Amino acid sequence: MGRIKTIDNTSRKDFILKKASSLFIEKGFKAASMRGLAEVVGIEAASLYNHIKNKNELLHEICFRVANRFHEKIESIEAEPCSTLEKIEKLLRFHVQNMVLHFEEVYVSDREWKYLSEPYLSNFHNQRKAYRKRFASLIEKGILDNEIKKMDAATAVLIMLHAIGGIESWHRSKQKISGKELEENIIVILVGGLKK
Amino acid sequence: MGRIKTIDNTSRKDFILKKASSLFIEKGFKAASMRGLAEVVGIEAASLYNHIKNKNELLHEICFRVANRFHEKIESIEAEPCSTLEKIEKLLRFHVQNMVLHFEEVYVSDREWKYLSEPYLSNFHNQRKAYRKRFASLIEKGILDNEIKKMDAATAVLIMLHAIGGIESWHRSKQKISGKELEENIIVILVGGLKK
DNA sequence: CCTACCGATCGGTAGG
DNA sequence: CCTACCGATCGGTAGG
Repeated sequence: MGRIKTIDNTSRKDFILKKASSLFIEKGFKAASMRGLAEVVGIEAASLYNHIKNKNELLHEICFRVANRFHEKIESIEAEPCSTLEKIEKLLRFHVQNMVLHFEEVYVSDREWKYLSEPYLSNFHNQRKAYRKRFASLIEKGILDNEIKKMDAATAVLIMLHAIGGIESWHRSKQKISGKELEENIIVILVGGLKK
Repeated sequence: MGRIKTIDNTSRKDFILKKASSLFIEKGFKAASMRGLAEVVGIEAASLYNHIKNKNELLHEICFRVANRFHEKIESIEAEPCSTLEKIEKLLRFHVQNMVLHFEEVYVSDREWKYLSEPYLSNFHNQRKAYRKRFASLIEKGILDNEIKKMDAATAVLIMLHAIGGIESWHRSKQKISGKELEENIIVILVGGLKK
């Protein structure tokens, strides 16, 4: 009693999740060990289990944090009073900023979600499919409104989302251009490619 | 002596490599086990080592097969007598076709190369960097020639290469559109995004 | 939060 | 190509 560190469990768990994200990027989920995580956290492996149930929980906490942000954003953008092309541009800008700001968890959720255990795996998969469908609907609407070239909407969504995933390499490199410049470049290429 | 299967070692090894690619996609390199590979190949785990030195060899054979194809292609395209934008379009079409035709090894080399062991890891990393630099030079030339909008060439390369990586999802899905249609859609969006 | 430990599984080898 | 086996490492638990 009367310990100096009155750090609440939430922040301790957040700290562990942050370290877990870095480790999962570096090694991959399967290759990352709980002993390795314990080491960077600064405790023994067994002690991790006072903060989390198991290794899988680390992954699904990371993945659903990201998935929920995506869901909320597309919901709010759909409701905005602007042209379809503008909505798509806003969504793309959100994706870029999200990648720049929350790089580690976004990257993990993108690359490692297949290691999610059930029922989280199915759940995540469904959320992902639903998100892409809503994104594709925006593009289809843009084509009907004559704002966007005729193209396969599903393919366009794949291209855009994966293109943004490429920011990973930018993030790793010496970062010659700023986040804002990066965003503008991506918008020029991707929105330029859509526009009629 | 006089055995029925006179199958040479090369084709046997190729068969193992093919099964390994599928397994690495499904489980990831680290999570895929040699026992699991042996099972799909139809032999005991220990017998695999008559065809390969170790698990790492499987990965670097896959990765360098892909890397070499890329290298040869960009070399031959650079020498062609056409406009820079046409060269880029040809390169993009090659990437799409490559992904459609050799999906499994391209996907593995894209996602799992970080598990390569030295000296293969450094070697692969260097080849990858060199390839992107040559691709970026094409884009820079296109900007100077006034065929391409002003943009950061390195960013454009990242976007394009990752966008094409998105074909993965197309490959997994029910493949509603054909490979050719896919190619045309990608060219419309990406080349459309570059063009001035 | 730690020490001590468990059963399972891994990549790989010996020897035939 | 197989049987038999090795040391190492894994995720996780008991008990304090």
